[in-house]
Amino acid sequence: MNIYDVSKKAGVSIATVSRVLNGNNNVSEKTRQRVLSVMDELGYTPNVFARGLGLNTMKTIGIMCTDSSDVYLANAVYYLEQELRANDYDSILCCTGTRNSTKKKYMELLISKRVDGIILVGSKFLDTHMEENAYIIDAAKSLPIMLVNCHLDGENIYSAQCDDETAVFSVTDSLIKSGRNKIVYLYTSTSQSGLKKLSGYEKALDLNHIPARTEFMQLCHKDILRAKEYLNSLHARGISFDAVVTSDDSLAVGALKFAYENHIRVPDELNIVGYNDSILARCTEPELTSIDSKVEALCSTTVNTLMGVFAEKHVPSKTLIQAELIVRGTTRL
Amino acid sequence: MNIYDVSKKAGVSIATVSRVLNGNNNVSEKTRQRVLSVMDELGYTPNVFARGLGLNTMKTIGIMCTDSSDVYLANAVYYLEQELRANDYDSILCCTGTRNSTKKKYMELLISKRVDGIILVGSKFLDTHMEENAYIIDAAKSLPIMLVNCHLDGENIYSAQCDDETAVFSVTDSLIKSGRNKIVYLYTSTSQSGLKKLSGYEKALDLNHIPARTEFMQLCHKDILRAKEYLNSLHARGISFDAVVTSDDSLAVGALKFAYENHIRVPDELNIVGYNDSILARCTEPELTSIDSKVEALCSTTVNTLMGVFAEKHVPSKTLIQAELIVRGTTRL
DNA sequence: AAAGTAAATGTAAGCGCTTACATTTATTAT
DNA sequence: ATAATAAATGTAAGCGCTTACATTTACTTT
Repeated sequence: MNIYDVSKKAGVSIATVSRVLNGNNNVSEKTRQRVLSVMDELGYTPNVFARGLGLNTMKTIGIMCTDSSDVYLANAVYYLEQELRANDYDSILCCTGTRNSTKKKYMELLISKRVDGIILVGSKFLDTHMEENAYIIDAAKSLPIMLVNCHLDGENIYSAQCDDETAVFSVTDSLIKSGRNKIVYLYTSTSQSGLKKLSGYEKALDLNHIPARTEFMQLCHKDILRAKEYLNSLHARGISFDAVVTSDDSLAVGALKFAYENHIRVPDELNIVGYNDSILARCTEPELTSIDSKVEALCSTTVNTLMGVFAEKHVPSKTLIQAELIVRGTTRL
Repeated sequence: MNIYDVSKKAGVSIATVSRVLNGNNNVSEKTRQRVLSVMDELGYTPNVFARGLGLNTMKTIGIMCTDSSDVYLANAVYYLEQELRANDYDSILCCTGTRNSTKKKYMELLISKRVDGIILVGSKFLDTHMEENAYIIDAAKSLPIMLVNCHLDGENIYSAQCDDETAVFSVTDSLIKSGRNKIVYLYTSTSQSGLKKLSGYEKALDLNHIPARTEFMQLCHKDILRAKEYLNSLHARGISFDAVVTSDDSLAVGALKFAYENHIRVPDELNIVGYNDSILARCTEPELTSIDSKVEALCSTTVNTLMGVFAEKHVPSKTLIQAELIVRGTTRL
């Protein structure tokens, strides 16, 4: 069944049917109603391919993330999908892993699929070597690119980020103000946002005239055990600390396990702060104080920006959203 | 740039270019190479719409789940996407929520998008009222439907499930054999698989001549606090129990929180078993004994089955995969 | 070398839509 | 009532592919 069947049954030309389909208002209300009811009667749905051929749009957005099974990214993918669908857009999900060549391949794949825009979720999409990011700038020549949680300057490239630097700065500063001065910072990545967070930590120390110690700033796999092990190694070397700030809840869980193993009381002897306020934060005992990085707001901004671009409105190329500290049982601030 | 540009530059007809594109072997090797190199040179990628119009396939699978931010479903979506891509298929993700009318709407949307098949992930897609499942049977008339973690008999409907009944039976039986006889079972849903799990619990009691107590079989929201509260209410009523088996890790976390609050030692006084072996199981102290429901195997079976259907091979309409008990600190078996 | 067959290539007709442009019909101004 | 204008509808030419069928070229067989 196709547009001809509908046009025949409604006694109009296919052009009129097409106009009804596309909400063109050069159709009399009477005709529109008749066509609509015929479509309904016939159970007609337009063929997306034929439509795409004419319109050259699929009403589909490509979503790329390194790994959608990651708790944080899974949430982001969920919210993005919801927002997109509310705007009548579909999404195609691509989990790229961390290899740059694979990211590039998927990017090309999405472009060849004629998606209308691409959302890159997560800070892992930006390399510190600019030439590795060329494929993004390249892609932006053919469609709008939205970056979630990282930023890259360029024509047709937009970003929405959480103000990670301020978030880590604030919580570190609060810890210091409430008496802590040996604060460990564990972070999972040296990505743009990873470094921002680190810089927030350093600025807070700086402001309070506390010297930064290299053994207190540790890069660590996003893994409960790795975090625990690192803290164990500090402890074994007789290096004491009174707070652990992390760039991900999983590391904070590891810190809590360290405390448990070594009979260190939380929060009396050790304060712990997570990041992202994921479900993990509510699993532990005591529950984690964590920085809510506002995924939902980030995702809705992301989609709104993209819709703005499609509507050829003026949209900000960079949005910064403030995080919120959720205080639970692992801190005494 | 289109197929004409390629054909012109390669000095062949568009039919030959199309043949190269589709791996048709009525093309001489020399010509194929020439065409291929021209494509490469021009950076040509075929237009998916035009292609779809002719082939009437998109090499795309629709994935429907109630909520991809759920830890378990997020994992499933991830593995499915990986497997599909390995088979050169894209996926369109739809998070439907739990309302039946919405599920139906998304199903129709996917069909109108001309996807080649639809995967329904999670037991929430089957209603106990058969007439509510009519839309699935209906959809199966136009494309193959794969159910992950539920089963429905019907033409063009296939399923892959974890053997939940056996899994819960085994662990309950083990708990009894190692001395527990007041075992609470908390479950999140009365879906097909939810009831299977419950039945596994009941069978284990039955086999060991332990009478089933209604207050020990409790339906409970998939929520840490709800599980804790229910156990608290039992405890307050002076009803004692020595083990809690659950249908989801989050409930087990709740059980652990209950024990903590009431100074009940785990596993000495109370054994706790989770389900799905998610990241949550490794966050708590002690860590959760949990049933690994084998998402990855389930997802690869799912995609393989679908590919078998497309290749018109004979495939089993129902696959059952055995779970595995991962023993950690919350049990003494 | 001619005839017969197989392999390689080309021609052209769709696939189901959108839309510029042409035509008809309805509305308004004179 | 008529001309001028606006609104509604129709006609037909694409969009970029696939593929049945026709044709040409290359290889066998006798």
